[in-house]
Amino acid sequence: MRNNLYILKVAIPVPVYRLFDYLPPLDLDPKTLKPGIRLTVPFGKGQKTAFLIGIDSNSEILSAKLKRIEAVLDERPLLSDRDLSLLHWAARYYHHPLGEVFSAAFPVALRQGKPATIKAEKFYVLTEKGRLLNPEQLRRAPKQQQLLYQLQTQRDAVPASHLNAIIENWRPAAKALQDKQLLRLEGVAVNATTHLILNPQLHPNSLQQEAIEQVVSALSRFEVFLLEGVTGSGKTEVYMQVIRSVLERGLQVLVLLPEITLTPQLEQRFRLRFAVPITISHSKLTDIQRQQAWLGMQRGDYAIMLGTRSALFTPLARPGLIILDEEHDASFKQQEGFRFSARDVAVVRGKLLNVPVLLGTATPSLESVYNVEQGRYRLLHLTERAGNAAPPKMLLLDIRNKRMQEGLSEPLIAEMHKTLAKNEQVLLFLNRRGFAPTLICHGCGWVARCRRCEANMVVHYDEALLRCHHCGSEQRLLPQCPECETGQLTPLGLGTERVEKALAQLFPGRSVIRLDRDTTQRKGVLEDALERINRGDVDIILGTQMLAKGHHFPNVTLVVMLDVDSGLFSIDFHASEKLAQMIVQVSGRAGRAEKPGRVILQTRKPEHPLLTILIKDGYGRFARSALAERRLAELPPYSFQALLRVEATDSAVPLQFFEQLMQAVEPNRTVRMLGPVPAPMSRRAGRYRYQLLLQSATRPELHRFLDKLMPLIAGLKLTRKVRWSLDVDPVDLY
DNA sequence: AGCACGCCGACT
DNA sequence: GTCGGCGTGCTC
Repeated sequence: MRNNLYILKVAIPVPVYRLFDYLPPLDLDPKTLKPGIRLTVPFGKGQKTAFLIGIDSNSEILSAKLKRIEAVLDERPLLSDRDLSLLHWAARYYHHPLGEVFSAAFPVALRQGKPATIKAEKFYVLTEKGRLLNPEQLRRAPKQQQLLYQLQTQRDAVPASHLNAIIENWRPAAKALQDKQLLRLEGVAVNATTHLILNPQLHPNSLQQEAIEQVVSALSRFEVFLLEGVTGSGKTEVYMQVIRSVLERGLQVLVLLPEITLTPQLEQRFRLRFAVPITISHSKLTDIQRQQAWLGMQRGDYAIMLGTRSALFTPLARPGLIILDEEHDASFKQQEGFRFSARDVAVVRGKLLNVPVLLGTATPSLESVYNVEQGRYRLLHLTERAGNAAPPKMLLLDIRNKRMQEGLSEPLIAEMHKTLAKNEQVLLFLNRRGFAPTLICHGCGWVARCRRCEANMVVHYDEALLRCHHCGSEQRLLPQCPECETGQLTPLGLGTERVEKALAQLFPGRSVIRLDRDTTQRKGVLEDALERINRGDVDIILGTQMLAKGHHFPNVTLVVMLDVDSGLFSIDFHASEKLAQMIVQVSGRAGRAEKPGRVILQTRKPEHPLLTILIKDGYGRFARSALAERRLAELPPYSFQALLRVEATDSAVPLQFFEQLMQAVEPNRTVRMLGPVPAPMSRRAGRYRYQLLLQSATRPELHRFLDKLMPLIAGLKLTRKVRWSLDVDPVDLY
């Protein structure tokens, strides 16, 4: 130990809960090194990209062991002090190593130590000649005509990324226009503030107006708004008009969406509305594209970013607003590694940045409803559907003792015929892909099981194989039973593939399209399908939960949920909330136009309170009654949970691990320990899984307990032999 | 997480 | 006699 030294405290992306000490580089004044900058450090055998956390005058480490920083990668930190404290908070809250939390905040390219430089984007601008040319004169070159027309609507130079988003394969046309001296390249960014609005805003109804005004009046401070509005109530228009006010103040907007498939639609709408630089960030982009988007926001080149969960930490040069759309969606919770909730972290980030956070959804999470009740969030309720569209009518169809054909009851089939006869579309929802979830031998009762999981193999007839939906392992579909070798193998239960085949029989001459993970694997398939549906080339749409998100089907007037019951009896207390959200979200796909929509739910439990409350009184009442149940059962949000998951290939090891841990743990009256118990799926991909649920009446008590628990876990020998994870505020208890 | 060190079994 | 199995410990 020595004093009067500069010791750099550094976070490294390794699963270790402490910082590492290094000596500063010789050629730089250590005082100029600011927390948050990236460094290259020697670590073990190799080197790693690390993050400077602070500078201290002493070290616990013997000075002989201290190594020197290899390189300083950033002159100044890429994250603001507030964002740095957000990362510190998140590491503490989720009990995750700081280096890995930092790593998650940066795009891959910067994590790898690439320089934080921006490629100048190419901008296109019309020449004098180009601006004056009548697009009609290019009638024989439609692409060029379209490009010219688009550029004429813009007053400034337009970046290539904008053209990428609005015109397919525009580059040859741009080349042609350049050759004709109608267009030239420019290296300068547009001036984002000269004009903002390209296309006129819609006229908001009074509720939208009220919502817009409330958020706009809070634009210079932190407040959380829950914008609750059914499909078609015009949430997006509220977003856009609020965004306009943010842009007018010269500030930036971060918009988070649950899924990649939803970004192109919204991006299009934003680009048609706003004449400002917009960028996107999601996992389908290349590392370089994401780095450019991230740095572009950091420098303030872009005014709006649309992105998925991982975009949450994108630095903002001029933070103005955070929007999180479909806030109830479970994909905002990261399910591995650093298991953060983008919704909850967004709220904390808004608080630190002193900007409002706007959460939008038709089906608020119970946590958000609770936060409204507690006065923490302000509710903005859009109850009217814009354009006077009638809300869909929901109907429970009791299928007990009804004749069924492959999951379709006779009354349902009759309703479908009626709808189709009117030249309207039917949407069938079944959240199970494959042909059948079980294959059983009619002779001896043998069932096809996964060798590596505690689960049955799912029959996929199209590909003639059995597949495990939990680990992905596959087997050829056998002609006869491997056990008795005589029995006939019978598929049991219902999947989308089976229903698709039944529909072909029941509705000959009608075109059926199936949309699930199996049919939409290839790129562009989903987009093509959606286009065919909206053109009216499809009569019956059948699919899994990918149908529940975002897409509008204006000509669908009948929505059917084939099997509602499988969601009614789950051991996970979140299941009823998720089912209710699913029902409402799927219902929202119908009746968008003037034609009223209907929703039929097939059930054998028509008296189940979840269904009756939801259908009779709507989602709001359901949410309140579900919250009342949570309160009685002392479940979140009335208590606080963390889930410790442990898995190992050796079946005895997880329990031994827990045994040792429980011996080391000091008993604590304020934190209940439920378990350890086998996980609901007790074996997965060859690993035996156990879990311990921790629950407390207050968050500080839970966190104090976890603070003590983590070093105990790190200290156990058996920790090396297991895979373990801690999930704070788990949403999926599997 | 990687990676090296180290102490016991089946091979040229 | 060695190659390599993975149990254990460390990384500043």
